[in-house]
Amino acid sequence: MSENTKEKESLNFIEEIIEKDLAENKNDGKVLTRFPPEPNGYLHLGHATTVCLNFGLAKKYNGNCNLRFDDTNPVTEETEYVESILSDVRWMGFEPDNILYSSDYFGKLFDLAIELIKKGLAYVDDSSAEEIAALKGTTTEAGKNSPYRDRSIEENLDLFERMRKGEFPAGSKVLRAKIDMASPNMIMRDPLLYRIKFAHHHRTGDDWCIYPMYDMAHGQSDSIEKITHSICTLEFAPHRELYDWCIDKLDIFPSKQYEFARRNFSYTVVSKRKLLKLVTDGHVSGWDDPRMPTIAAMRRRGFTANSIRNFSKRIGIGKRDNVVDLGLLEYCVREDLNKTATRVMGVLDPLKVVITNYPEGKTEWMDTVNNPEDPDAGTRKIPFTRELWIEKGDFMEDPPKKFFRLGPGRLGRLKSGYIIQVDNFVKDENGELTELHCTYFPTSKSGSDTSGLKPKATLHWVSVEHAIPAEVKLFDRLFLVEDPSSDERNLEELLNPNSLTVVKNAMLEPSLKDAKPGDSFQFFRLGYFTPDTDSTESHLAFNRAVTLRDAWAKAKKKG
RNA sequence: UGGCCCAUGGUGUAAUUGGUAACACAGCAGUUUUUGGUACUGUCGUUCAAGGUUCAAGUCCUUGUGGGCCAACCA
Repeated sequence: MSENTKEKESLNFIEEIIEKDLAENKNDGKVLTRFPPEPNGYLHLGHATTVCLNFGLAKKYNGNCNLRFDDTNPVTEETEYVESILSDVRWMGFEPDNILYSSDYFGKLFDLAIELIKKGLAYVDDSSAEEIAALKGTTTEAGKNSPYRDRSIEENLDLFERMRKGEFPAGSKVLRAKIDMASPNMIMRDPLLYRIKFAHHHRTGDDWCIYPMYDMAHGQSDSIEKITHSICTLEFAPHRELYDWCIDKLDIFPSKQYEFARRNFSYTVVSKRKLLKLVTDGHVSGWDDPRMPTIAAMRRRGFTANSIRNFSKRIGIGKRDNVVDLGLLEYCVREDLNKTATRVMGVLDPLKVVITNYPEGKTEWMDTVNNPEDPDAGTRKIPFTRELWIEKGDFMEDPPKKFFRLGPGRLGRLKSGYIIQVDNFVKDENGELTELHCTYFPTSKSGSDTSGLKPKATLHWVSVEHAIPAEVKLFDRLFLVEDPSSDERNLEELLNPNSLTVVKNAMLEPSLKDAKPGDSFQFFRLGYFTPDTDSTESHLAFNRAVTLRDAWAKAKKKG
C-alpha cells in the first residue's frame, strides 16, 4: 500500500510494532484490530480511548476493525448492553467492519477444546472451586497436581462430552488445561477452560450449559477472525503466555497480543462495579446521568464525539500508571464547541431591568452574530424591549474596584443592544434586590454606536416579554478527591454533594424554543449547553456541558 | 519471598533509537476583544538513586529504590 515516507508525528509503541510488521510484510501487509467489550455495562471514557485506539489504528493503516462482543458469561450479559455499546461506538464516529460475538464461536471453541483433550493437553477436573484454589499454590510456592490430572484421554473425552450434554450439575466439573502447576506465572497453573453453567444466554439461549472461560475464548476468537494486533490493557499481560500457548498447541492463526496501560481520570471512576454502584445506590439518576463518565452520559451532557476523539489522541498511550487530568477533556470540548456552537443568550439567575426612557410596547429586532469564530454561521434577530432580564450576578450594590459590571450609576453594554446606565435599584421588604431602573443611550445601538461611551462590561440579557422559561442543570465533578479509585474510603464519603445544581427558572431567548438534544449552544458568557433528552416543548430543559474559562471566577476565588 | 510490567515538569505524552530534553493541558503575567470567552505573547518547571561504559547517556550496563499486575468456575 502507500508508504508514509515522512511521518513527522512520532509513533506510539503499538504503531511502531505495526509499522515494523508492515515493513516485513507480516500478515500480507494487513492490519486487523478489534474492540472486544463484554456486554455487561455501558461504555465509559476508558472504553472510548480504546475504541479510538483500535478503530484509529485500523483507519491509519488502511486496515479493518471488528466489534466483537465478548459474551462468554451468560449471567452478567444482556441485550440492552449490546445495543447501547453498538450505538455508542457509532456515535463516536466509527462503523465496525464486522459485528461479531464470541458466542458465535461456541461450536468452534468446543471443537478446539476437544482437540486439546485429544492431544493430552486438557483434562476434566472434579475438584470443587475451593479444592482447586487450595492446590494452586502461591506466588512463591508451587502448586500441586489435581488428583484428576492423569485421567485418560478417552475418559476426558467422554466426561467433557457429557458435561456438554448437561449430565453434571453446575460446579461439579471443569475442563482445565494441563500445563504446569509449578509455573512462576499463576495463570499457567492448569487454568480453567470450561465451566458448567445452566444459565440462559442472551443469544444462544439454552443451547449450551458449558461456557468457555476468557482464556479459552478470547485469543481463539482473535485467531478465528485473523486479528493481527490484539490490543488489551496491562492487566492481561500475564495471560499472554497462555494466549500464545493455546495458539501454538492448537496450531491456529497467530494473533499477537499487545498491552497498554488502562487510563484513569481525575475526579471520577471507570470501574464498572463502582459505576454500577453509583447507579443502584441512587447517587446518580442512571448510566446516562450527565455526571457519569459513560459515553451515553457525555453525549447527553453535550460533549461531542469529536472532542472525545481529540482528547483520546492527545493523551496517547503508554505503559505506566496514570491519572489523566479531566481538565484536558473539558478543554477539548470547549475547543470543539467554540468553533461550532451558536451563541445565544440565556439568563440563569434573572434580575429585571426596566429601561425607563425606552417606550413601552416597543420591540426592536436587533442583529446578532451567530458565531464570531465562523463567519458562515450568519446572523439572526433578537428582540429588545423596555423590560429585560439580566444576570443577578452582573450587578453589585457596592462593587469592588476589580468588578467591572453594573453598579449604581455605572454603565454597561447589552450585547447586540444598547448601552445602559443604572439609575436606581429596588428592594423588597426582605432587602432582596428585585429590579434595576436604568436609562439607555439611543445613540449607542450596537453596530451604529456614535455615543463614544466605553463601558467596561458587555452583558447578556433576554427580553421579559419574549423570554421562554427553562430548567437548566449545571454539573460539577462527581468526586471530591482527585483519585477516588485508589482512595481507601467508601465511595459515598468521596462524593461531591454539590455535583448537581438545578436551575428551575432560567430565562432563554425565544430562538431556543425548537432546540433538540445534540444541538450545541454557547450561552453567552455562561458556557456550552445542549437540550436534555427529557426536554419537551412545554418544559424546556438544558444541560451545561462545560463552563467557559472564567478569569473573573478565578480572581474572586483568590480574593 | 516468584513471574511479568513500569519509572521523564503539577498532568499526559515525545525525544531523529547514544548527539541541544520537546508538544499539549494546567499555573502565573500580559496584549487584543461588544463574551472576564476566543486568539496571541511571555513565563514557570523535568530525566527515581548510585556507580559504570563513552568525546557524549533520559536512552546502554550493574546494583538499588519506588509503583503496578497476577493465586475469580469474571473479563
